[in-house]
Amino acid sequence: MGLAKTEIFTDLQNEIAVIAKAFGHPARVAILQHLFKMDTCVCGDLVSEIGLAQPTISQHLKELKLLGLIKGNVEGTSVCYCIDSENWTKMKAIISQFLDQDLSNKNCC
Amino acid sequence: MGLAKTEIFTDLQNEIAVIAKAFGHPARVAILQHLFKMDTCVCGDLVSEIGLAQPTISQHLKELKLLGLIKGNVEGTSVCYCIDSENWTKMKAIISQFLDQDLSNKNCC
DNA sequence: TTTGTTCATTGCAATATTACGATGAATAAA
DNA sequence: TTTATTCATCGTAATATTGCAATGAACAAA
Repeated sequence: MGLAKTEIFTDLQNEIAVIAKAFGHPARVAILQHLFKMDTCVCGDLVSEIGLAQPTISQHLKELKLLGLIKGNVEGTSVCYCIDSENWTKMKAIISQFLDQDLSNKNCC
Repeated sequence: MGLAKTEIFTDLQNEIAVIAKAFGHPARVAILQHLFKMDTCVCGDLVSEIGLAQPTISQHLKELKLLGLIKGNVEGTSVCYCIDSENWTKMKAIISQFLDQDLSNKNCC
């Protein structure tokens, strides 16, 4: 039905899924990488940097902002985006904990 | 259009997105967590463990298997799934590298 | 062989996602 | 004020995802 049955999963499982979903599109990965690469914040360079239309980039930025991974500040007519380092660190911890599960003698079958 | 323009992104960006997408559903997160928790492999316990119908679980397992995150071995009428530790390590490295980007003085705006 | 068990596959309905043109809001420059 | 620039939002088309009932395939037990 296109909609996940979130109510049957734990908060952590849902949280991991929501964060991972944000990374689940190459455009959002590219946006985040670019924001990391630039020492200072970037604005609509993202549109020319990545080859997608402006509304499309704007939509991806909105999702990342909604999740809290990035922040956006208005500067005149342009908007400056940057990584929200505090939230990034939190999310990284959640994902890392999931990825770092013990792999000892897990090569069964 | 519901379809990502993968051709305009780098291989790494697409790879990160594909892996993250696999983690982007709580059912798949739950499946992986369960496979990690069990010392030995699990089979269709996943269906009763997670509250989804058998075809739905089977479909999620298929995606995880296709990506290489898990392996499935037939044992009589049942199928035993487990983490593919080698591939898990590889994917973990790719995601970790993405998550570990430098955050120094990235609190602009 | 027949029956039951386990799992995969198919087909479908409901919803989500992606992408973009058109448009609007806000500000800066002329 | 007029015009240009930058970005967000709306509306919509195309496609993807999620979930399950129905069914099929493979095997084990009787």
